Amino acid sequence: MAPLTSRMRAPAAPSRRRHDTARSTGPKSLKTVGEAMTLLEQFTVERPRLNIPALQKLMGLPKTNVYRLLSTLESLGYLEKDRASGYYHLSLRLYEIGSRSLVNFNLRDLGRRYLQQLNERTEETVILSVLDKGDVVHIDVLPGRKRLSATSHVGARLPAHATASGLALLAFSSPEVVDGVIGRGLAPVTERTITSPAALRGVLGEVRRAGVSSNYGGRLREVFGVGAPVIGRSGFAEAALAIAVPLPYIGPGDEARLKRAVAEVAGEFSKALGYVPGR
Amino acid sequence: MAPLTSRMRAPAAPSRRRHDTARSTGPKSLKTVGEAMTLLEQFTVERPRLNIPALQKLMGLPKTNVYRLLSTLESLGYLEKDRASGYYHLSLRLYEIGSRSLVNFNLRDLGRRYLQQLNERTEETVILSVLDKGDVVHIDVLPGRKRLSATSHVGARLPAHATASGLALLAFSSPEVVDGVIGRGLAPVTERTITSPAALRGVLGEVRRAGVSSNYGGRLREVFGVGAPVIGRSGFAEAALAIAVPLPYIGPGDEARLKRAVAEVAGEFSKALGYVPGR
DNA sequence: GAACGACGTTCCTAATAGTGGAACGAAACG
DNA sequence: CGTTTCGTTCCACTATTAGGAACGTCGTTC
Repeated sequence: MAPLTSRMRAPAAPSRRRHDTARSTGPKSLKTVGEAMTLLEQFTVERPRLNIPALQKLMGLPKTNVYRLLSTLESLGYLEKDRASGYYHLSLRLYEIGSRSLVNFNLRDLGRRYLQQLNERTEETVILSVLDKGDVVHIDVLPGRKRLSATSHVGARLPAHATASGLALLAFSSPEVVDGVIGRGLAPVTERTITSPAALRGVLGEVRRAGVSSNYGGRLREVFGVGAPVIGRSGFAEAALAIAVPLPYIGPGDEARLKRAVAEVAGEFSKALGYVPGR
Repeated sequence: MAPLTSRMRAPAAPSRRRHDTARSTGPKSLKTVGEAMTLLEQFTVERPRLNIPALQKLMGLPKTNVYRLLSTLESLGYLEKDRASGYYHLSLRLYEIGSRSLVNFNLRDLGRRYLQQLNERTEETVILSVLDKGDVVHIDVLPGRKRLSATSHVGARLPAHATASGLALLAFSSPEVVDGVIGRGLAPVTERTITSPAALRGVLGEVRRAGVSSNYGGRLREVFGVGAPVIGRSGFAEAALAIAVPLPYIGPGDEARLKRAVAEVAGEFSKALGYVPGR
């Protein structure tokens, strides 16, 4: 091996990049941009309004820097400041850009009718999700008609192994995807979350056989989830339809009924995408 | 006047800021952040995938800078690169952040049922929009059941004076908002767009009286739009419900029927928000 | 009502982080 | 098989950003 410290032009040598920030992600990244985006990420559903001291604590940056980032993002129109309180919140401008990222697959538009169908049929919260970098991302949600429905937000990103959607997606994904998820580690969310690789593989096998997944409190202790894959031409899952029911609403026989409903609607969706069940 | 060149601490002097970039928007903005965001904005529904030369032309930056911005944004997970073609596109990560900006008003979740109602009743594309900085922003869309439906995308930002939604919103907004829109100038979108302030005020008066707006090709030549305000406790419009119908589908009597439908559903929505019609 | 503390804002200079021309390799083209 | 186009790397210069310090202004507290 050649010494990596050499500074020569190195015509054929791989020549390590200078920094290797975090985990060797490409060339040097623009620091300020990263900080600005990190700041935007601090605004969550639970914590939608933040001020300078709060962000200071969250990000560990000097007050001045936070202030400058905020001012910049505000003048660009991505944040709005409540004049009186001094608190900032995300603006609709971000919603615009974010929405555009969905045009790449119009799954959401296609899925609307099936979501509605499932929603009407079960009266529960129904969810359409995709797998993105090993996580489940909800791209559409129709709230249940009953008084309380599981908190599922459009745009939410969740660990695949802890949700019914995720299990349905993983069961019908390529082995590499599953290995990737397992490789990252199966972090527990509740005490019922699947955390062992073997257990996960076992469950995925069952899901593959049954065509439906279920999740009894693996993400939220009080929520029961049922999921089914939406399969495209490739034979792999392109999305998952799921339903989330608060445990108090679950009676005997409901589980089977819900599973059937989800599986049927997801099956129709798959057919619409050009999937032919006969292998 | 004291000489501004002095470097003293200037205890009480107002002391002009150094740059005044563009239009005196607050303090100095972080350049790189602005460029990164501008780059993200280049990705639109019509043009969802871009490569370095394309962005170079669009932004007028040196190739290297574009490359660095792209690499940064990619390593942060906001862009994805198609390994083969070298083209970039927006990732779902942006969808996550964007979605969070909606929690500030849960209008969208509340509006779902009314959108569905209107959609079932008319079988046409229905839209829920709000006014943001003088523009209409679509926060939810249910596509029509007929074969073709007007292209309305969630997240789209459109000029208020050129859409049925916008007219409904403006008609039930405070005078300042209307003045603001007029002050910015009424840019024509098609040859039927309202462009004169007097004409707009006239139309808004009618809309206020009738409770519904209509738009005959003011934004898209071949689309007919009908809108109605969703009014909250304040008595001002919080949102607008609208319906977009391709002209070929419009028969005699349809216009009246559609107007009635939109007005009725929007009225129910308003009531749900706590609006009492008796002033 | 004076003294304190918390927060937003401005100032200023060292030095870091970003700029952009130049050059390279690899495909795609003709 | 030259030629163009695009992605990528290099590097020296300096514009740009970082961040400590100080200031003004509200609200609280005693």
